[in-house]
Amino acid sequence: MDNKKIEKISRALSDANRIAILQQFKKKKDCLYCAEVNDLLDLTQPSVSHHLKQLVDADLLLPQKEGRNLKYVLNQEVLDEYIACLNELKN
Amino acid sequence: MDNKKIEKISRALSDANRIAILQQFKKKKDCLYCAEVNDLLDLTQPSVSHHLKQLVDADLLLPQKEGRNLKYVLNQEVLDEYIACLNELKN
DNA sequence: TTTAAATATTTAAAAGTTTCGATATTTTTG
DNA sequence: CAAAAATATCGAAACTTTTAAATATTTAAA
Repeated sequence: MDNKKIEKISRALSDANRIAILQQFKKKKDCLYCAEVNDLLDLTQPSVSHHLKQLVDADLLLPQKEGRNLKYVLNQEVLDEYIACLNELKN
Repeated sequence: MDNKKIEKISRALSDANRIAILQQFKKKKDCLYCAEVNDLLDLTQPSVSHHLKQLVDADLLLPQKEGRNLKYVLNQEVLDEYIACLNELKN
């Protein structure tokens, strides 16, 4: 993972709303629907769409279209890679 | 570690210059001097000072005054706590 | 004790981010 | 196929971040 990617993921993680989205996966297990995120956050739909886009663009979320709904899955591999880079900073 | 702190650390990590600073610890072992960071980055001194401040404010770097020089040490504990929070997001 | 060196602060401009209202697109249902 | 539902995009305002020039502060050395 190069520095541009580390930067992008860090930026995606640097917002309270986006952290809340990611934490919601703990509760919802497996996947989270776009509509659920709209309910979760105290923001308008376009704002939520923007935040989800940041997370998808950083590859932290994998979107899956289901008819007119959109389902997200947490990308554990990318999260693990990111964590590995942070661990690399040590010692 | 609360979400405000996760947000702050993430933001501190979301910049190429600050990532470069942190990575420099791998090479310089133990500690890094402010003056070394000024040499490392292609920025003016006030800009470097600003970036170091972000890292210190996020508790990722611990500053230690040595006469008129300033030495930084990587705060491994905070980095570990942050990594633990990211691991929490999984499963 | 003046001067020089290292770092910090202030100010302001430029660039980037967040938010929302309005509107567009896509897909399903009647 | 028209209407509704879900999500995305656009445009603009508000806010934040990054940067540098100028200046201030602190400490060491001459």
